[in-house]
Amino acid sequence: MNKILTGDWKSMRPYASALDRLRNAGLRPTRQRLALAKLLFENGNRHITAEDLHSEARGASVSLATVYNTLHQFTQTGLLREVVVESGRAYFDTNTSQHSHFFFEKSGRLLDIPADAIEISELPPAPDGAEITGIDVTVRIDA
Amino acid sequence: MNKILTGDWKSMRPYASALDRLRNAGLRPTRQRLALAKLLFENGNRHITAEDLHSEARGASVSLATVYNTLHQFTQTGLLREVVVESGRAYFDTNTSQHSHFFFEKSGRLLDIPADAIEISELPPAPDGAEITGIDVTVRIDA
DNA sequence: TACCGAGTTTAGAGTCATTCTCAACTTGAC
DNA sequence: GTCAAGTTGAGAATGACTCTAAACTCGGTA
Repeated sequence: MNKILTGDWKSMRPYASALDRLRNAGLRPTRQRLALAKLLFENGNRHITAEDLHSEARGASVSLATVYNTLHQFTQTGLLREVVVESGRAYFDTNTSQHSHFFFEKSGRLLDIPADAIEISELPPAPDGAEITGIDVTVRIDA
Repeated sequence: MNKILTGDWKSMRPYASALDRLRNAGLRPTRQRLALAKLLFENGNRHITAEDLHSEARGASVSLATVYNTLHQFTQTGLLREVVVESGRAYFDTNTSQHSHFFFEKSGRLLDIPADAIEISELPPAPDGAEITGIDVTVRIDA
């Protein structure tokens, strides 16, 4: 059985995968966006800051402004999720499904906690019928 | 029965209350720290930023640097709790007990959710036996 | 294949919250 | 009152973004 039928086709066309993500998000696949998408999505789930992504993208020479623009576009189109755990530094998570995080305060590292490992019950209703746009659970760790 | 026996003594001595908090925290009760403690603790539970506290303290002429120093000292000694909901802006909460927050994304306002209104079960153990220093639950609201 | 206009990128300046520096100023103890 | 240790604050510095506007792609069209 070939890789397409087994659903393993993504491993065959890493480039097309990034391309497809951009197309599906309605973003023009520029050299810079493709380079960043590959760094972000072809290395498993990642939690990364703009500065760190910028230095990983040195080889592709993408400006810091573009890294910021791109991270925000990816977030708006649902390709990424922004995680706020430290005032003064934004993390972007390639895992956009509902889940929580361990945050290692000393090293600044984030680790996913699968959604089914934490159970939240009895969420009170949002005030004034406003809409809940997200629930963030962060477990802070002294390490 | 007098106010001291009913536990209502705090309402009698608002100044001493701030003084006592500082003493218990091992902080020298300077004019600036007393002024800030009064603003923070004698108006019910508050969620406030450094800038906002600074402008409230105009009358007492406390420098912004001192506001920041004091907020951090109060946080370190357990008088305050820092709440991180927006990268680029830190909130300080006078309610240091375990509880969660609604965060109104448009107005930037925080609202307490009592601890017993959200139930978290099945918390996975911290990796490597590290210590959990806090669990933050933020419910984001589109308002 | 050349052209065009909308969408993108970028260097560098600007902003904003926060931290740093260090000299001057309290505070509490003796 | 004296003094050492702790505290304050003006202004400079920092770091993480955001803005600006000019140059550069991209994809569609002729």
